[in-house]
Amino acid sequence: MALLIGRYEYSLDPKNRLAIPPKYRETLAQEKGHSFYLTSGMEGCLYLFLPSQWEKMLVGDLKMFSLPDKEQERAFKRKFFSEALEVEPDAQGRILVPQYLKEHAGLRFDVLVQGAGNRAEIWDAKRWSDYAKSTVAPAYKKIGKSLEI
Amino acid sequence: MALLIGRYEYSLDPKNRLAIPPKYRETLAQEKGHSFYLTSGMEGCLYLFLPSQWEKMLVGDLKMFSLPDKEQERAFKRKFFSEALEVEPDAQGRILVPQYLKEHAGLRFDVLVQGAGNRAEIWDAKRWSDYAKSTVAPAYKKIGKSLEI
DNA sequence: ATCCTAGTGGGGAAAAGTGGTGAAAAATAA
DNA sequence: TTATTTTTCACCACTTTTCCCCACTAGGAT
Repeated sequence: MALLIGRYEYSLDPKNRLAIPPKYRETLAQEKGHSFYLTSGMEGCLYLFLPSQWEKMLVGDLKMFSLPDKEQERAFKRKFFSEALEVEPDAQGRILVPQYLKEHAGLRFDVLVQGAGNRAEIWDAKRWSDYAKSTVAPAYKKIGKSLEI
Repeated sequence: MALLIGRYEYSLDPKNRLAIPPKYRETLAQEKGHSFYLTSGMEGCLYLFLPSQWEKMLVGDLKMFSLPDKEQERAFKRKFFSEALEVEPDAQGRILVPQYLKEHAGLRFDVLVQGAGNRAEIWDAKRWSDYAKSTVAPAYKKIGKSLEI
């Protein structure tokens, strides 16, 4: 199972193009895929999935999205699917970030692309550093008490 | 199974013509279809189905429409089916939205066409943003707490 | 030094989005 | 039925956006 790891810093150019780390593109090529799946993520970042992971989520986890309250289920699915899109890196390895996702993640110039195991995440650099300070660090410390690693 | 995803912004012209995203038309062409099925949807939007999805809904999942109260079920089906129509994109990729559906969805000038998994949905831009604030955001947050993604 | 790769920027052809016109069809009136 | 008006829709035209391709620079490896 392919894992996406590491942190990479890029800049979002005036045409909203964002480089994808060569390592990730290599992984994509290894599973004979041409495009990633990009969508909005929790805590104001973007999720970037490999095709295999995207498929896995749809067939496996999406059943979990089934709720007794069908109105709520529709609401969730609407966001999930409407904000997702297939993105194919150009010859230089860049993808195009649509306006609504750029806004969702508050992307400006400095952007992080970082592995998160079964997916990659795209963060505005400033937003990430704030989040890391305010949330990641405390959580990390606390969870350490109950995790073996 | 073809998925319809992504969000696209278009304008409804004075003749009630609405562009359909090239990606969706491509998907339509791939399944060798010529027209979509358009009908009224829940929460004041319109549903746009690919032929395969329309068929599937009718033959397979007609139980989707099943309600304990059969009188209610009949009422819903009457609206759903009587307001449904086949729409074939013109040479520029636009469909014609009939007046009664335009009213159902409160379509004005700015219109969203967005994927919802097994169908696409057509929303008045303002109506969607209100709905997103009032309903989508809470549902997303709630479900997000129990999902790993 | 030279070669290769990665990252970034930009120009131009092609596609997409939108508006309009006129012929055909449909509806209505005579 | 015929004539007249209205509506529909296929086609043309224009503008904007997208995206494919080329180019430049920097850094690392050979």
